[in-house]
Amino acid sequence: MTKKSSSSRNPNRGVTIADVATAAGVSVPTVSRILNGKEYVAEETRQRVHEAIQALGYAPHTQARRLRGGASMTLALHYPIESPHELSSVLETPYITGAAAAASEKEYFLNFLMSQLTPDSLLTMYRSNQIDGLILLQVRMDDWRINLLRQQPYPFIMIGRCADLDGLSFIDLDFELAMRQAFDYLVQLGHRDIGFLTYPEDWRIRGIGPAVRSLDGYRQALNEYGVHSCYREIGLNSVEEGFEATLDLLQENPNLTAIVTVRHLTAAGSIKALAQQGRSVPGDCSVMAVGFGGNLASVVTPSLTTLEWSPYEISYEATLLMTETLAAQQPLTKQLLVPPQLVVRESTQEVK
Amino acid sequence: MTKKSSSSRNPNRGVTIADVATAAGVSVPTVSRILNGKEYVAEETRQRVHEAIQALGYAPHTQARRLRGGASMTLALHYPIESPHELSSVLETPYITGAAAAASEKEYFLNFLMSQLTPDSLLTMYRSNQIDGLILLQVRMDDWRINLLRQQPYPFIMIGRCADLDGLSFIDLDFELAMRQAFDYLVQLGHRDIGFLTYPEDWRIRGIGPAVRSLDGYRQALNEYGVHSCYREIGLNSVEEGFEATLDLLQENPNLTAIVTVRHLTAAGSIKALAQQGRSVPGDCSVMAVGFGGNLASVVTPSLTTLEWSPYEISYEATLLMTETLAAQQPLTKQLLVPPQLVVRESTQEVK
DNA sequence: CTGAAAGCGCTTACAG
DNA sequence: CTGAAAGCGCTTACAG
Repeated sequence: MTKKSSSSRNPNRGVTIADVATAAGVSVPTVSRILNGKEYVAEETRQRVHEAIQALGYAPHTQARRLRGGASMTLALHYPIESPHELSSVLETPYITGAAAAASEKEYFLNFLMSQLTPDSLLTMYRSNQIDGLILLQVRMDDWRINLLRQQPYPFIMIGRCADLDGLSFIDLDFELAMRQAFDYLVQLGHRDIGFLTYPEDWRIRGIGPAVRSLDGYRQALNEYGVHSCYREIGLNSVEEGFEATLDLLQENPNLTAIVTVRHLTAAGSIKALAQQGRSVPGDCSVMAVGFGGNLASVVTPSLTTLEWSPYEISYEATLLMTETLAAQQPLTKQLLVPPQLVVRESTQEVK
Repeated sequence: MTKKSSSSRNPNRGVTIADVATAAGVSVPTVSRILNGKEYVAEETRQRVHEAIQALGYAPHTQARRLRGGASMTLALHYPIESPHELSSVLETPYITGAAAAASEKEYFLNFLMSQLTPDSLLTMYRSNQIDGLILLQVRMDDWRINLLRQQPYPFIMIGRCADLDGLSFIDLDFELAMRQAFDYLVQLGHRDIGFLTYPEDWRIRGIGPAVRSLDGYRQALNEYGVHSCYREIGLNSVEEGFEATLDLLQENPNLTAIVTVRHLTAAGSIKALAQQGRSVPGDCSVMAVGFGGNLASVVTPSLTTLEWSPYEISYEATLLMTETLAAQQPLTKQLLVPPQLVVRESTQEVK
C-alpha cells in the first residue's frame, strides 16, 4: 500500500503519477518506465497503466520532469529595445514565428523576451535554469551580450554578427553581397548615377551590423563599378523621411536615374518624391529596395523590385541550430551568411 | 556539516542553494528565507548569505521553485493555423509583443504556441503544468477550444469572442460599431453610393468573428443610413484581389463615390483599380480602411483614412486580465468591446 | 519484469 | 532568529 492514495489528492493540484500507480495497482517507478518507454514491461501491465492514465486524464508534471532532467527545454529570443511599442515597427512577425516553429518541432518552448535585459538578468536566466539557450537579434559589432556570454559556458546563437566571430555561431544576412548585387543589377540596366538611402548614422555609430555593412558594401560596389553616387543616412520608420531625403539627393545630383533603399517604406517615400518632381518610376528613375518588407513591396505603386531575405527561414534555421547545439552538448560553431534573392517587379527598368 | 559540500557539486548543474548555505555557514532553509524575504533574519546572517550568493553567482532554480509552488508562471498565446508560414501575413507583431510585455511585467513567461493544437494537447498543456493560462486568438463563433475549456477549471481569455459568452472573459474589436462609424463618416461627407470589400465568404461560413460581425454591422449601417451599396467577400492577402473586386464593384455600380475595405492591402488594390479606370482618389472616389495596418496606411498614395485599433494595447490588456484572473484564483468575468479610432488621412473627402 | 530507495533544488510548517 | 524534517512530482540506478 502506498501512502498517497487517490483520495488524498490535493484538489488544487492535478492528478499525479502516484494516483495512476494506485489506480493501476502498480508502483510509481513502473508507471514512470511505461511513460518513458523504458526497458521491458509486461504487456498486460502496460495496458492497465494506460487505461488508468486515460481514465484519470493524467499528464506528467512538466516542472518535475525538468527538475529531474536538468534541462529547462526552453529557449528565448531576445531583441534589445528601449520601449516595447517601438518594437512593432522593427521586428517582423516571421522572426518570432520562425523561431517558435523550430522550437516546437524540437519540443522546446520559446519565450519571447521583452523585459529590459541587464548583464545580471541575462546570466540569471541561464543560472536559474529558465532557459537552456538564447537566440540574439539585432546584434551590434561590439555587443555587451556577446562579450558577456562568450566567456561563459552558456549556449547562444546570433541572428546577425559581431566583430570578433572567433568560435561563435551565427546566421546573418549577407548585406555586402546584397549591395554589390543591387549595383550589379542596376549597372547592367545602364544606370550610372545611383542614389543610396541607408540606415541612420547613429545606428552605424552604435555599430549595428546592417548599418555598418550596407555602407561598406556600398563603397565596395562604388569602387567596383565606378558609378556616380551619393547617399544619405536617414530614419527608416516613416515614408516622410524617405521623401525628404530623396528630394535632397535629387538636388545634389539631378542626373540620378536610380535609387536604392534599405527599407520598403523609404522606397515608397522616394516614389512620392520623384512623382512630386515630375519624374515617373521606373520611366525616369528606377527604385529598388534591399531588405525585408512582407507584402509592402506589392502594395506600393509601382510594385518594388527588391533584394530580399526571408526572416522566417533565417529565424527558423537559427533556432534549429540552437537545438542541435544543445543536443550535441558542445559548441557547434556554424557561421552562415545568407544571400538575398532578387525579385524583379515594376519599379526598375533599363535607362533610356 | 551538510552532506553536500560545494566540492561535490555536479559540474553540469549550476550552483545550488546548498552551496550557498555551506559557503555562508548556515542551513539551507535560512538561505531560502532570505531569498524570499521571509520573517526575521539576523542582519549579520543576511549579509553573509548575500555575499555568498554574489560570490558564487547563485540564482534559484526556477523549475524547482515552481515544482514547490505549484504554478508554472507561464502563459501561452494561441493562434490556430494550418501552416506557420501563412501566419506572418495574418498575425501582427504587436499581438505578440503586447502579450509578452504584459506577461513580463507580471513576471510570467509567455510561450507562443505554434504547434498544431488538438483537444488532447490543449488539456495536456494545463494538466502537465506547462501553462497556467491561455490567451486565445482568432476565435470563432463556434470554437472547439472554447467549447472544451469552458467545462474545465482551466483559465483562459479570448481576444475576439464566440457566440455563447456566458461566464467568459474577452476583449474584442467592436466591428459592428466600426462599420456604423465608417458609414456615418462617409454619409456626412455626402456619399450615397458606397462599396464594401470584406472578409472571405468561407471565413464567415466558418464563423470567424470579424467576418461575421463586419457584414452584420454593414447591414445595420445600410438600414440606418439608407444608402446604395454593394459588397464583395474576397481574399485579403493580396493587392490583386482588392484590385479585381473593385473593378467588379464599379461595374455593378458605376456611381460609387466611396469604398470601404477591411484591410489596408485591399484598399491599396482599390486605389490601383480606380486609377486604372481613370478615377482619382479622393477626388472621384473616397477609400477607407477598417482594421489594423501598421504603417501601411501612410505608405499608400494617397495615405489611407482608417478606423483602426491598436493590437498591442488589446493584447496587452488581455494578458493583464489573464494574470489578474490567476491572482484572484477565480474566474473574473470581464467582457470588453474596444471602439476603433478614426484617423483621417488623405484618401477621403466630401463628395463633389 | 517490478518495487524500495534516493535524490533533483527548493520551501514550508515545526520545533527549538 | 535558525535548523532538522518532510514533501512538491518525477526518474534513475539498485536489487531482486
